[in-house]
Amino acid sequence: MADDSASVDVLNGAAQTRLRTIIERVERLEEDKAAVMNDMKEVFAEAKGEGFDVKILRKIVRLRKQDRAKRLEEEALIDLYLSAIGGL
Amino acid sequence: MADDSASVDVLNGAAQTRLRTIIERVERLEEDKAAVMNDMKEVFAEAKGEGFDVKILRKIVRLRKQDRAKRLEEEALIDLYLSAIGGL
Amino acid sequence: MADDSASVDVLNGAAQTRLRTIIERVERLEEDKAAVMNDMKEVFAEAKGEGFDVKILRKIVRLRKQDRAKRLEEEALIDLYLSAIGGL
Amino acid sequence: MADDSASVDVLNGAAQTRLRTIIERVERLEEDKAAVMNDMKEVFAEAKGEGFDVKILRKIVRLRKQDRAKRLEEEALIDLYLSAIGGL
DNA sequence: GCTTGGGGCGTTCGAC
DNA sequence: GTCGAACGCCCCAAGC
Repeated sequence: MADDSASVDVLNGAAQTRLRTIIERVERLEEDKAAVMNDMKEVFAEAKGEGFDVKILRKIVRLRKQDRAKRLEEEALIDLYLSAIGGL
Repeated sequence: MADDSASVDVLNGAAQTRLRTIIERVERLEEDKAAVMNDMKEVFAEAKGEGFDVKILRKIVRLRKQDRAKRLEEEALIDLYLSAIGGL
Repeated sequence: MADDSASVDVLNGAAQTRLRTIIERVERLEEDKAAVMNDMKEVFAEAKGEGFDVKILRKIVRLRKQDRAKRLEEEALIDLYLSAIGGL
Repeated sequence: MADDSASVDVLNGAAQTRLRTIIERVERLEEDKAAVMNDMKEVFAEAKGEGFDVKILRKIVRLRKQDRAKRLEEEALIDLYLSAIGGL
């Protein structure tokens, strides 16, 4: 056997390559995500160093997020109303 | 009062500006994070469309992540030992 | 052995009794929950029978819930601000 | 307009009242459900405080539920067979 | 059957 | 360092 994996032949060559590509793309994205989260941590740490209360900052961000979510839902509800009465 | 916020004067102008900047940076980062996570969803959706089992794919990614973490730990331990005996 | 379970002796008599009590309380609560959820289903079914759009009803309920959550968070933020400046 | 809602006239008075009633009933039931779930959380927290493993407790409850479902299915099957042969 | 919402679980982060 | 709370992930069920 040319490969050290016992079950390698379950997928043909093309599928194996495709699988590798998918895994790599996901892992690259996870790196990106980790980097972003790290940046956020740095921003908060910096803010804390300037005397801001991180807990309050987080709450503000959360609150604004809720606002946005609510707005979006309201718009969705309007769309729903419109579709319920047969569109515009 | 030149602002519609009742408690605006608790922070001076510079601090207010700084606060806004911080909030905006965090929110920008949250957007980035959401975008990345969305990309991941798309990759998985695409993979699913090609017949791959998304659950298994996630498991593979997780396992590889653990592997990497383990490798890093081992390397750190090796470095520790090496430094303990005065290097290579 | 006075019991048909092989691992019964892992817990002493008091603990066994306590365990039974806990399980029974949880199961009673699950029944309550199921009953409540069933009632909700009935309300929606009834509403549907009167010509109301259940999907819209659900969205309204969700929206009002978000409203309440947001209000509570805002109050929590105010409390946080107050505590941050040393109370009232 | 006697109401602050712009789209109020889409439903007549009776329907509006009915709608309010429905929403209120649902919201009341959601409160009930939340209360029940909160009670469950308390039971588990209490159990945890006594040294029980909450995850295991949940598993037990789930298993017993499956058991009960299985018993009910079997009984239903027995009834079916019985009715098929004209009762006992 | 596919997608969307809800519940459960593990992880992470901050508080004490 | 332990604790609890918040967040993200995963699974399941229900609706379209």
